[in-house]
Amino acid sequence: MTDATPRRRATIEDVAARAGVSRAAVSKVLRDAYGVSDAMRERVTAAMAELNYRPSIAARGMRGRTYTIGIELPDLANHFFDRIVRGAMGALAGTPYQLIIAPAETGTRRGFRALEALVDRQVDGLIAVSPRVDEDALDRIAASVPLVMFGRLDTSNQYDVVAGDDLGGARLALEHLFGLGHTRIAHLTLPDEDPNAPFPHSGRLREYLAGMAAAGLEPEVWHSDDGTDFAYRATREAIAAGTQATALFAAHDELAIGAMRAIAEADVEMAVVGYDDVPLASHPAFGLTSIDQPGERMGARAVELLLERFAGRTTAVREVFDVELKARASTRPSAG
Amino acid sequence: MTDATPRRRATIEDVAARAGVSRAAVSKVLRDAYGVSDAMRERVTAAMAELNYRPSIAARGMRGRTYTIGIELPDLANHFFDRIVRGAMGALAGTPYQLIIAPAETGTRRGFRALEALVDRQVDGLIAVSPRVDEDALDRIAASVPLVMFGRLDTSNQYDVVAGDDLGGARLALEHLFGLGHTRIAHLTLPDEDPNAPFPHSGRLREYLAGMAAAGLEPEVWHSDDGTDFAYRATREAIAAGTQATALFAAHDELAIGAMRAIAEADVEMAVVGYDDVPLASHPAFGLTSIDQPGERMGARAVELLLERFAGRTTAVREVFDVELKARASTRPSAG
DNA sequence: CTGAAAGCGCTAACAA
DNA sequence: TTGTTAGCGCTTTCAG
Repeated sequence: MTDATPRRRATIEDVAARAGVSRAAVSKVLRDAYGVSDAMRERVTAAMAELNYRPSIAARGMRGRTYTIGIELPDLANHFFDRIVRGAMGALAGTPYQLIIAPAETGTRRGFRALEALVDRQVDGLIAVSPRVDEDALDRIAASVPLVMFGRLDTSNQYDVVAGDDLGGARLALEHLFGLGHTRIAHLTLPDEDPNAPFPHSGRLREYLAGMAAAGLEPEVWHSDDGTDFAYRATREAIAAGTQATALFAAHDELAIGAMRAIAEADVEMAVVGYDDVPLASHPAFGLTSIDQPGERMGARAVELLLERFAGRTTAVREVFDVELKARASTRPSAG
Repeated sequence: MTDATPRRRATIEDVAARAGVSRAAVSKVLRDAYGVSDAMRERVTAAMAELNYRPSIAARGMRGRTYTIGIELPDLANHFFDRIVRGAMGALAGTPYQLIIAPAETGTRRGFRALEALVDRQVDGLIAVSPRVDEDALDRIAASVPLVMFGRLDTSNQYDVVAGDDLGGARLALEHLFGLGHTRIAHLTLPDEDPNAPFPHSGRLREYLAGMAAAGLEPEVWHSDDGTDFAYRATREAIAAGTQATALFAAHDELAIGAMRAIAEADVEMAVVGYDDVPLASHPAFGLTSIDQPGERMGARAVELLLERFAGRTTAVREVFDVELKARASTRPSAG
């Protein structure tokens, strides 16, 4: 018992033995709990270091906290989500929490399995980025773990929400194109997007339809699966089908980038506006006009909301972030 | 005991009570273990469904498996890693394993904390993408969990390796530029990259230096932190400092893309070759010549190696994937 | 084929 | 201030 432990990881028991104290004492030091003398703290800390002790998260999970925050992401290839993660990690620095990402599977109920996996792993807090999950499932999840939903347009009293102003953003995009004289403006969005659903893209679509209608213009909606490649194909097909659109408002930048590929290849003139303002949008090779959503700040805020919940807040919070149009070459007459 | 459970999650005990069997029986059904009658399986399955039962991963972790595979990633913004994750998820489909991603923190020993966090969470298998971690730490980790290292140039008998042919890839890049008549070729790589270290970028740097030397040419190495933005700045500075380079071999595509931004802004002529062939490289806005590494296949293979370990393999495996040059506009004389 | 029971490493009362 | 102890939910012998 007192000689070097073999291969296996040191446990709290080993540390206690090494330091000549009880397990409870070690646990208290670990958790910074009240009632430990400096002398004991020192001995325990030393023993932990010598044994290279690391607490088992599974064992901790059995009793409560796992010091883990999970984030479900729909698409790793979308740089906007990278902005969110970066912000979240920044806000987590200095706390004992670890961030883990569960990538959403594709298909219907996209993100549902990832969310479940995270709940099964007893994360202390959960951030979900627009999963295609029904309200009931969300409420059920929120009942067992603090949840922050990204981009929901509606309000819940079960979970917190961090969102951008999707309606305002869509309006900015549309007005920008109107100001440039465009009247035949297409909108590229995801499949089966319902303008009345509470998702970000639904809001953008809704506002697009409303704005076109208000201007007495005919809407033209293209659909594609998520991702640059699918957007490329959808746009290629729209062009092949003889679209008369002179401008395109894409539901997010990755879609816009895919669309630009088809536009470049077909060598047609079409102004493009994206959404999110991913870093690439400002690259001179693209010069993509986009609606800037402050992803880093939104990610950081999501983490803060979780930390507040840990600290005891029980009322739901909804935070909406302003967005901003960044005009670039993709919507300047000469740029095509 | 027999009426509806309140708010709390159903446990194996609840299922057993509901089905009128023992906990052990439920556990066996859960794990598909030997020795359960069809009748019992059916009753148990029904009870699980009725109670919406999901096993606690933490409790399972206490006794062994967590059905979780962890992957440490250095940079979410790099699309090559997305290729890897996509491949890994594909290989995991249909297995009971869940993939979780731990993003590496920045700074020295980048990725170390993420790796530790994953080990603390008792993942069943670990995939690490070029963390800046010393051999000892890796061996220690590999002693407690099956580990697949991405991109290591050296061989280990503690862990498996999946890598691309970095030396061959660098040679392809260099010869391509030589063939175009370039003699002043710069190489953009990460800071403190040691040509003799066992990392992918080290190998690319080493081969670059060797190739230039063999051709009797003067090497010119630029350094930047990882990421498009840093590459942009480094390139801008190199240009401002009056580099005579007519071509640039960037250690990966994200760096190349950042460099192209500086090149475009400064309006100079410089051929660019990247590495990885991320989807964006073939976008007409870039037309970036790149070395294609089959990221999806590599990610899938990494998962397979882990599954083989779970199945009992104990000898270390090292797999090297061929790479291929994709010539595009960025290295055609007219493209700059 | 089924059940009883030990125990994984930790936290949190409660006692001393 | 420190120690004792009862579980948390699951897997896994070992009996029946």
